[in-house]
Amino acid sequence: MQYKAPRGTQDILPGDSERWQWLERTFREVCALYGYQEIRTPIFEQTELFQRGLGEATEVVTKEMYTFEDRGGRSLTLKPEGTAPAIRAYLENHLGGPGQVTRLYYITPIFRYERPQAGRYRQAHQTGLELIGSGSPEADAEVIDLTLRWYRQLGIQQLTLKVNTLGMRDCRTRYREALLDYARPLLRDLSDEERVRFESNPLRMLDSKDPRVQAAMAEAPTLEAFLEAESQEHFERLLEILGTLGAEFEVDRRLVRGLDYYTKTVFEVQSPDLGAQNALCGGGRYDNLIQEIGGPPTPATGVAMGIERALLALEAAGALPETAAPADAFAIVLTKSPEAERWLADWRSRGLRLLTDPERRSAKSQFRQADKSGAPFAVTIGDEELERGSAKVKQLSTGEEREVAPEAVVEHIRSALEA
RNA sequence: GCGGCAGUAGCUCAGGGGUUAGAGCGCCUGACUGUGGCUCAGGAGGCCGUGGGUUCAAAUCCCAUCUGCCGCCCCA
Repeated sequence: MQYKAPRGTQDILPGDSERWQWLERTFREVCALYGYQEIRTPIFEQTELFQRGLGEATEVVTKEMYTFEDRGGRSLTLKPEGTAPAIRAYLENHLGGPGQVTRLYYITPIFRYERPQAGRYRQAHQTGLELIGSGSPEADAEVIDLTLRWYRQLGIQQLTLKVNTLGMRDCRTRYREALLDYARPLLRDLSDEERVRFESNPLRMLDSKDPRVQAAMAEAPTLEAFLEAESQEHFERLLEILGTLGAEFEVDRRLVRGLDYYTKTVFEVQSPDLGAQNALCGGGRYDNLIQEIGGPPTPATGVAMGIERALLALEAAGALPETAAPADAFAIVLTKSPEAERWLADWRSRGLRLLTDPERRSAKSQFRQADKSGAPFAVTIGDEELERGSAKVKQLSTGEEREVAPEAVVEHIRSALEA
């Protein structure tokens, strides 16, 4: 085997691709229930959009982007997430304005240069939502509600919704400093790598898996003490609505997201079936992002959901749907007569999904193929049938076979399928 | 980016220095002249991930590399 798919990428093969279609179709249907409309943005953007949008110091920007220069000397980046491009398109095309609420959804590949693992790829796929123009907790709740509805619709039972608030920019800045002050003695004992990581984003120390850090952070100041009244009220109201919706959730004070643009609400849905990469989706409010990338101050909230992870969770739970047969019938063609081809064409015109053996092998072989294909019916056309002016329609599950006039074949199969 | 485990037929895997590398499943053909599933018989299919080294001899031992997986980091 000479060529392989690049590291961290994968082919989505027949059988699997139907599951992807089902999952995407379900997502579109759920989005429609809330009036979200699809947006499709380019696969790459100006590098600066992500640097400004996600934050210069974030992991994604510093070490995970696929950045390249095109022949015109422009720096471009394969999109590592969907929000910044969606917002860029929203601004560029004037999809909303002051006082207007805009609802967008997307389904897109994303690219991150990471070490691959189950549930983590260099090309991954996300579905996502952006609710732009509302700063209310009701908006956050709508996004969470839609997300959970999708998972429920897919049949993912085991999941945990975690929510937290990060407050607004000012309180976060003050809290960061307080955390750093508190942790300074601890930082001296850590490796260079950890120190750099924590200094650039002290909130990470809160959910670190390093036991030394965990122990040291037990007595750390909490964000709650710094939270401004507005953020506090926003969060309380959100929790109240989530309760009303009947959503089960946990407040996780250590939930920190990796992108700088989040303000106030952050949330994550986790699956116990996914191992280390257990986040099914992540989202939250980003009231500063739009201004950050050159738009007017506009509040917004959204979520990004991993398609591969949803499929992995379904697979682990044994809840993946069976893939359907690719055809309604398999035509057993035992003649060279052009009349047979006309029959096939006519049946397809009437909407019959019909498979054939282009090699026109023996009857036995064609029947074997028919069986293997999963098509419920085999329709035989040979010289005998052409002479009599009828086809033999066989139901493969029962073995029952009857002669049917060619113009009645499709109706015959259709009514048998519905029965 | 760090630590660990693993790559042999389409798939799951055995073989762990000594002739032409195996099994099960799958695939193709036949027994059955035009009827699938079951059975039986036959067949196709392998640079043993790749490159280098040790050795009289390497799928097997060593090194490097690539890819996957587990954990960390991070996140979808």
